[in-house]
Amino acid sequence: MSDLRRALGEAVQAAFAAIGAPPELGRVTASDRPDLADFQSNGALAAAKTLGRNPREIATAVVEKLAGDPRLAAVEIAGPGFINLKVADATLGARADTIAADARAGAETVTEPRRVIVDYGGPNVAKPMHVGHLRASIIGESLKRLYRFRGDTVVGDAHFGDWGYQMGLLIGAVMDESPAVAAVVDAINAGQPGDVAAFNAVTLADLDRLYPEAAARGKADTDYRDRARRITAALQVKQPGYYALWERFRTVTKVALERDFHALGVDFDWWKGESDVEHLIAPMVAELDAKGLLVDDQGARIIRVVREGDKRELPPLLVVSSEGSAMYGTTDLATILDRKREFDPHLVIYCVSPRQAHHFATVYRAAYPAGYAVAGQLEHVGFGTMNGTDGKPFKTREGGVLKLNDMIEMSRDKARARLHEAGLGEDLPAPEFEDIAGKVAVAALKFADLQNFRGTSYVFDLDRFTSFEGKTGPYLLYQAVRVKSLLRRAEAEGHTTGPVTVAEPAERDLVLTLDAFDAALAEAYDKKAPNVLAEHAYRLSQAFSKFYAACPILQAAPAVRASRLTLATAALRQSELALDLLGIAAPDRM
RNA sequence: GCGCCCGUAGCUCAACCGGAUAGAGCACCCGCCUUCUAAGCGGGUGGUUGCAGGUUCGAGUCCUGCCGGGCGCGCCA
Repeated sequence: MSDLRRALGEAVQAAFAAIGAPPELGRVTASDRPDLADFQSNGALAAAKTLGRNPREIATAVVEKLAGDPRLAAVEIAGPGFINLKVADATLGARADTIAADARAGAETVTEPRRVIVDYGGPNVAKPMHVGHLRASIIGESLKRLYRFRGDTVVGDAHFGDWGYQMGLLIGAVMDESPAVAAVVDAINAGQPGDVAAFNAVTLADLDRLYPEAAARGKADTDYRDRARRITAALQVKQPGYYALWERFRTVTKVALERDFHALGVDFDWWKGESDVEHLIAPMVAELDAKGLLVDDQGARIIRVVREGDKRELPPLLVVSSEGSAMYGTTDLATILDRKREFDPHLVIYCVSPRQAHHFATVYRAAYPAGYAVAGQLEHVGFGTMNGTDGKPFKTREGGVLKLNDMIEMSRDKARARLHEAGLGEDLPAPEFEDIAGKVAVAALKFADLQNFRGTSYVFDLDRFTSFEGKTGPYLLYQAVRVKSLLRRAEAEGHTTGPVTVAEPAERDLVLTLDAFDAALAEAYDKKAPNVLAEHAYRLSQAFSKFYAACPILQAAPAVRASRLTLATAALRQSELALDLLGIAAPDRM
């Protein structure tokens, strides 16, 4: 069953059609003036322009057509021609009953499900995740869940960055530092026996430390750089010694990444790396060559992607470097090909830093003539950067990059402290308390991020991120826990739910908010903007909290109590669904 | 230099195809716990939406210019 907004929209659109106005103008939205109405249509104003008639006149004609609709308690014209609709209490009650009985809490599914890949997270070998990965991870995770919930077949792919020049740099750096490792690598490369156990001494901390040094030296020292490139090229043809060491890099990195992702409630269906498409690259290059797309330029092989009418000339896609190596764009193109073969997606969402907008535009333009994708199928969904309170990209007080794991730990510490301060969960067993602290910490981090529109940059302020009052993740958890506690008590006292009767303003507001769920989901889906869903989740919690404060439940008369228990049940289910789509889990108690 | 993004309350952010009185949270002030979890609820203070034009019955939203900030501009990803 559709929500009230859409059901009423159909009625208003029919009324528009009946008076000869374009029916699509009869769109109904939630009212901007809750004091005046529940829903509104602004269509008469737009119709006035196309029909050359007075907007109030049109509104009057539309209102006449709507007269007698039993769902409407009042239909009024306001201002220059707004049509204000107030829904009958009985209609609200019936809608609440429907939502309460629905496992999806009033959410619809898309009519034409698609196959969708969400490429997010952006972890790289040798680099622990830092705060910059937070956005990509949690926005991507939310989009994945949202698309899946709406009925699409969705896979999340971490697209592990494990196959570029940085690997050659690191292999060289590690070998320079450790003669033991170097000896084993050289031996294996030469086809002699070598014990890879020597590689176990290499840790993620080593890689993290060596990488920036090596990258800097690679820029300054051309011999060093050339050597790293040769190693990269050798790795990419799987020279066994380099490859064995690389596997160690990949393993130590993945363990740490999985820990961080797990702590954030982020899971991937595919953990594919750039290296997984390595075998496609040689045939792909041959195919691109055969199609006449490759051009030799400055010793490299490129695809030109310039188009007529470009405001700015896009640089070409580098397919084969002058060293013969595959580049970032090469593996990205091969990944598009791989995904087409493996999954044939209708849509691929790249949830990646907006700094790479040019890069993706270039890769996409190369993919179209290659026949690997069609326009509109590949979409780069960028997000803003996290800045420090000084407006510059976030750094720790020491000037370094804050590791994601450290941030999660800081948030968890704060959650524990605040739980103690508030006297929450202290009588619970220690493992449950820890679980609650973890959920509170993750809710705080995720909601603080997801409530912002993904496209804009925002200020990262740990104190604000781990604040538990006001418009925060913990506020949402707190409301959910209060409902759960209430429902447990109701059950213990033998009370059951019953048909909803709407009487109090707080009850009206709660039902109208519940009704707005599907519209919020649809908008978040269309705009790929989880903040729309986050906003709905917050409004729902707020509406419940007001209801909870204004309407006694357990002490109410039996019929009222049953009605309010139904409302509480529906609110909890929708709230938990919305939280889950944001990647946030609520504890049972705290 | 060229291109893309951004500029909204003291701070951090919203604002549904261009619509009514631009909304939240934080901070600040005033109320509400012997009754379902006060991480809560109610009320209040706070705005020339960077500036100047333009289009429109109507502009935070669209167009132009300017000012300020961020990012990017082929062999790193």
